[in-house]
Amino acid sequence: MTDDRTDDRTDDADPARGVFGISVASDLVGTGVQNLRAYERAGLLTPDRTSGGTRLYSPDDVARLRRIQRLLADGLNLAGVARVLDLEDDNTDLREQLDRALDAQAPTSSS
DNA sequence: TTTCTAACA
DNA sequence: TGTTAGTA
Repeated sequence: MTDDRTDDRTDDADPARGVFGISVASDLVGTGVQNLRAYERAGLLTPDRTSGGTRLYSPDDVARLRRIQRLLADGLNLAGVARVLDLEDDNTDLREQLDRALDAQAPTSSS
């Protein structure tokens, strides 16, 4: 029913391109807007910015914010969270390359 | 909406 | 140290 993607919907659902206001993002994660700014200041995430300087959080950023709160609740500080997020990000990229390399090496039964 | 400062746990 | 509150 809502599968009408043949309309004039040029922009596809890009999880990293969605735009949420800081108030919406803060509400989604269950925190205040000031906290989101503190996280950005700590380098935990970098939301996109509009021409007016308004922060635009994407669904991917919101998911990361939830991971941030998860790590904070685990006892980590902003510096520790930044470190974990950075490592996880690199790990995801490395795993993707590894999976691609393995698939290219053995697409079917190996020799 | 943004930024800053102040105070609290 | 991190969060909340109020303000311009």
